[in-house]
Amino acid sequence: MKSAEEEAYGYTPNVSLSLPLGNPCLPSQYQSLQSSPTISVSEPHGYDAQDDMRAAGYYSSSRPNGAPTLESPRIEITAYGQFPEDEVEESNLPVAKRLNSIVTLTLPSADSYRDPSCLSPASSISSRSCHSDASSYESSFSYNYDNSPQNSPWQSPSVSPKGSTLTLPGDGCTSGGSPRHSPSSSPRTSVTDDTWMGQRGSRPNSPCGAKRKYSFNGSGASHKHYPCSPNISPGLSPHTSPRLSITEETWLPNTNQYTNSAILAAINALTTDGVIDLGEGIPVKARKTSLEHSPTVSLKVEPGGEELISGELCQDKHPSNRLPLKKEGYCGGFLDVPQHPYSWSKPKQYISPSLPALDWQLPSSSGPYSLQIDVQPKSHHRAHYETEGSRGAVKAMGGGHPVVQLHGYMESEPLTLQLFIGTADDRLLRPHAFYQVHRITGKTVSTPSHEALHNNNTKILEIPLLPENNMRAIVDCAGILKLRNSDIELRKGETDIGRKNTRVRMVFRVHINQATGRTVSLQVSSNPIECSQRSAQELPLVDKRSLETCPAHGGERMLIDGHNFQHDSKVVFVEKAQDGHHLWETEAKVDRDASKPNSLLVEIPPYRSQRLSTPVHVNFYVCNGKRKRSQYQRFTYVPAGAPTIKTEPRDDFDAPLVCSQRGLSLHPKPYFPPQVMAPMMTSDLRPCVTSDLRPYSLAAKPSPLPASSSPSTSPKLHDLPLPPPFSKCLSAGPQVQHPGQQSPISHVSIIQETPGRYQLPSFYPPSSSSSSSSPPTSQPSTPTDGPFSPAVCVTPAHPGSGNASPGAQQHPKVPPRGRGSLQEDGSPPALAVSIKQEPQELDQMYLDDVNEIIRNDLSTISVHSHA
DNA sequence: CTACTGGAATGACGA
DNA sequence: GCTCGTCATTCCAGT
Repeated sequence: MKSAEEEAYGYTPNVSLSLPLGNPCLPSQYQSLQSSPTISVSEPHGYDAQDDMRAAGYYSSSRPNGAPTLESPRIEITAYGQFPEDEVEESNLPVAKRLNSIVTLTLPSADSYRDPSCLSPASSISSRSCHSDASSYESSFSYNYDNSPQNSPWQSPSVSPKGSTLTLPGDGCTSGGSPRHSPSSSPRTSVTDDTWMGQRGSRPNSPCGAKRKYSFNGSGASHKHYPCSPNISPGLSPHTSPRLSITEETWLPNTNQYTNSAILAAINALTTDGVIDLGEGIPVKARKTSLEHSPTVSLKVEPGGEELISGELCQDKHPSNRLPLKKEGYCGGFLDVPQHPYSWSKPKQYISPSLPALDWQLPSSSGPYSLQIDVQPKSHHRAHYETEGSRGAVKAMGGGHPVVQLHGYMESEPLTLQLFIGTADDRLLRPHAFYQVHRITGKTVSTPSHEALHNNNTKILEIPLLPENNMRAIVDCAGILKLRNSDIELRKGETDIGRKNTRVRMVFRVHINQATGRTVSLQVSSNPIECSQRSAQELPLVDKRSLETCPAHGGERMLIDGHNFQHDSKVVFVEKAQDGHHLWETEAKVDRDASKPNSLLVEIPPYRSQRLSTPVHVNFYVCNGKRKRSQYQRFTYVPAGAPTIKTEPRDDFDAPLVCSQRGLSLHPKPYFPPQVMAPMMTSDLRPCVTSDLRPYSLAAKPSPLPASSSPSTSPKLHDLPLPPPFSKCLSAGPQVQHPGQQSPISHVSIIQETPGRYQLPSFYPPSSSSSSSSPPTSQPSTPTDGPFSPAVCVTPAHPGSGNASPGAQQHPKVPPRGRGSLQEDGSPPALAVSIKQEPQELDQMYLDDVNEIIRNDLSTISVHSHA
């Protein structure tokens, strides 16, 4: 442990850095921290300053501040309980300690959380294999509070898989989730866990219990083995992992880099941990060690490996070592080791320390740099379960593979392209809880890569972006792993619902360290990808539409591009109240002659009221049958003289992205903007735009939840006059927000949950701001560039501090169940409350149900929060 | 033999 | 309580 602690300390510093960033920017690991946001929690004060700083830090890795901040941050982190082990300890330990522990923990635990299970398996392999991390994780894992208990069940499963593998597969059922958990759980608290498991297990969760109970009983076949958890598989995975092996480290980090020397130094000092980076990009190694061990990191290496550094590798590689290390303190061992190897690569990367959290919305371009997806992935890709073999890499429409290129980068330093699987719903883009990127290896794979775990649950695939390749990467090494809904839903902080939440987006990030010491982080997300077996074949999918807005009288024609459209596909416009009630629904006229399997030409129906003083957000969806609806697509009716916004055609996806953030939504660009903005925006924010935005958002949004799926509208906004978009939005956002309305999305994003998923929240003060705004909205509109860019990242910080508004986001989700996790943060549950998101697509009915659930949960949650 | 796949069986759920 | 449709997850088998 000490080692760990030490690391922690060391990290701490880093942390600090990260923290700042963290919020927004922090890397996953930090995420937790971030999320924790610490910021918010512990030191709000710091916050402010920090926030800013963070923001700054964000950019620049360097932020000195870190240290001071750290402290608080730490705490926060702890809170989340990223680290399992720590957690355990934590319980006992005073805050301070926790922090430390936290630090240590970080990595692993967090991951474990979801990942564990999830990842684990999938990644597991890698991760697991790689390190015993898993184990470590496990131990670490648990989140503090909640998680532990809750998680444990899962976790165990999950976790176990990862690390556990090592640990115990055997436990198997008995423990309950034990296996996985075991580690985690045990550590955690032990206490709870057990309980938990049992309880929770109740259902579903997963693995164990979840569906196939029988398994337990014995009947269930497959499960059996794994008793509890599916996770078990984890165990399996571990094996798999082998691939991972070691390597990862190697190259990773390298790229990044540089960051401030200072930072580096700090980092080094810290150790690797890299804490920071871990999250994002980083070099695995460093992280690994530490991270991995702890946090994030674990990774698989790739084949490519050359990169690896021997040193690192060594450490990593040796399984034995690793394992041991991990648990104990990863830290210790790793830290030490790491250095060298890491040094080069990692260090730099670490720099990045402050990388923005994965749920932060980042612009796709900034200044001369522009991250673009030259070749989009196919709209359907059947994800594989842990229990299955890989289903291959995500392919491009044309048969090749997605291609991502960083334009405008003239340096000779290679960079690391990070890839993770994000959500494709209306809400802000964030790591998908039920899907993880899966590293594909083999002869057919030409692109080296390695996996890393962020924070807790999100696996990140790091791919080198080399100048010699024109900073272009062919992503043929990324598959998608599906985690069991039951495993994920049990997580303590998880608020999302897995059922029907089968759409994802590939999210690419690159962190460019500049001479100034700043790090520019860019992000771009792909078009939505349907990952289910069935839906891929039947559900209509809307990729984009030619219009974002239309005067209330309708009549304009909109071309909808997508997939699985049929001759009898219907396009239905609906408006729902915040409470989910249908206010209006009408079917648009579809020009059958002009419609094709991948496009529909429809005439916008007149809005129910021709007298609009402000834009009204509604949604539309394509329907192939009763249960075959596309996700909701946001659409905005504007007062009659208002200009119609056209969506950007393809680019939407690409370019516009700037904000990528938009990410949320499926549709790429358009919608999301707001969301994106939100976080970031906050920072800058100018009020201006916001107002505009709001209208949209507000109007439309019915309920926080699902509300409308598509954010698209927002994007449009961009088109509109929004000048300063984002920033404005943010500021405005808060204010603006209308009470209910805001787009759910934004809210959502904000919310953070437990695990850190939603980091942003951290910034925002939960309660206070919460109501406020949803800055985001505005953002969306803006594209990446301008406002954002790096800055964007930075922004967050501010926002956080100030605006808390983001809080607005908070409500977005209400966690259905008990996600009480939110509370973990300590922040007021209320805000925190996260709601599970619903997949946009869900049928309304489904949504309605969900809403109901959420309401219930919320009420419950508050309670939980205490706990 | 492994990695992919496509297809489909099995169960759980909810209506 | 039963049936049916949907989904999620696991299996199988072919390439």
